[in-house]
Amino acid sequence: MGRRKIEIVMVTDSGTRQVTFSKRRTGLFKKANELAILCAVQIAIIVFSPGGKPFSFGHPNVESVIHRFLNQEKTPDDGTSKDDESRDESTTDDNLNQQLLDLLKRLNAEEKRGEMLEKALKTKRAAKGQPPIDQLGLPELGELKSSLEDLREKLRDRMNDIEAISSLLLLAENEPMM
Amino acid sequence: MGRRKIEIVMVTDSGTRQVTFSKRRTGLFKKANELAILCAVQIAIIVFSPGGKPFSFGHPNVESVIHRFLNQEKTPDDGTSKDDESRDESTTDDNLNQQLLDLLKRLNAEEKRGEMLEKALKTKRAAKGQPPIDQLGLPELGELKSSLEDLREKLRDRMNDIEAISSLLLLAENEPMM
DNA sequence: AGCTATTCATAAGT
DNA sequence: TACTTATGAATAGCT
Repeated sequence: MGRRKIEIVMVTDSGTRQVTFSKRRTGLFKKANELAILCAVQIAIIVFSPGGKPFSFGHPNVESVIHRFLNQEKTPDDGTSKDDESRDESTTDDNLNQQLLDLLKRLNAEEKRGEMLEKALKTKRAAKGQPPIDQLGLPELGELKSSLEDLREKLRDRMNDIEAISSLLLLAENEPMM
Repeated sequence: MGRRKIEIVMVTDSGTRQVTFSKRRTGLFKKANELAILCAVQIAIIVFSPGGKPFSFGHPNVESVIHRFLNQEKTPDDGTSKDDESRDESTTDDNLNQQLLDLLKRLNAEEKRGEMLEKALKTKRAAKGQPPIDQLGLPELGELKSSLEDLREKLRDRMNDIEAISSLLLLAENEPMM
């Protein structure tokens, strides 16, 4: 769909990832809006940006759709989200294996991020080296702030990975597969 | 996108509408899945078919995303308090110094947490030690999962601290104080 | 933020 | 109902 085909794997460059997120989120919401109008249906989408900021789309609005969804879950007579093939992709044994293999790659990538995190911490410690904080000048404070923001961003990335991995493992537990 | 362009208005024919719904729902979920993977983000979609049947997609799963969304709504936390002089009281030099000193304590506490994080990582690495993931048994996967959840919890704590610290530093930057 | 070259999604058709 | 294909859309890489 773009100048070249891309693999569906996490975009490593943080900047590119942010751009991709913005573009695709816009496209996704547009599609959702079209679906809602074309088929006269209710729909809600919630997505957290790489930075952890929530974005949502709802027709007619997010809350009503969520509530309708949550309320009916209490009535076990209809297999809510496990109908047709809507979730095959995420619950097939073969697919699970593939995802778990993918998990390994992620863990390795995570380790590297961990090292970067360490470096950021070192920088922070260095900046902190100068005794009392009230001795620090504006420049130093600025640096400290930058390194902290960098650190925070990395932590967010790692959290996302970890959450994804945890859920995969949760899936693995529920799904025998061996 | 099809043989011909269509207006985005409700499809009148019930049969065609149902077909359109199925096709577009599939496409939408596919896009959502790609977005989740490409950008390592959490996302949830809920949509009711023309027949009132619920369909959903979630990464890592619908429930967790909905809950994260609902919980944070209580705390909008939008840093949009940019009143220039309305905050004189909280930005006096003395006050700032006090807050920055406080910051130091937090940084120290953070380092300790960082060490715990390292230990958690070690545990994870150990669990990961055994080669291919598809060789792991359910018990091992369970352990891996536990250590990851532990790690994630620690990361959350650290992120909270870091965010608090960053905002303090931001304050320091805006207020010359020297 | 805009701009294309490309790939992708899908409205009709079968 | 599912598969095929001609076309309209979405978007990856650049600037």
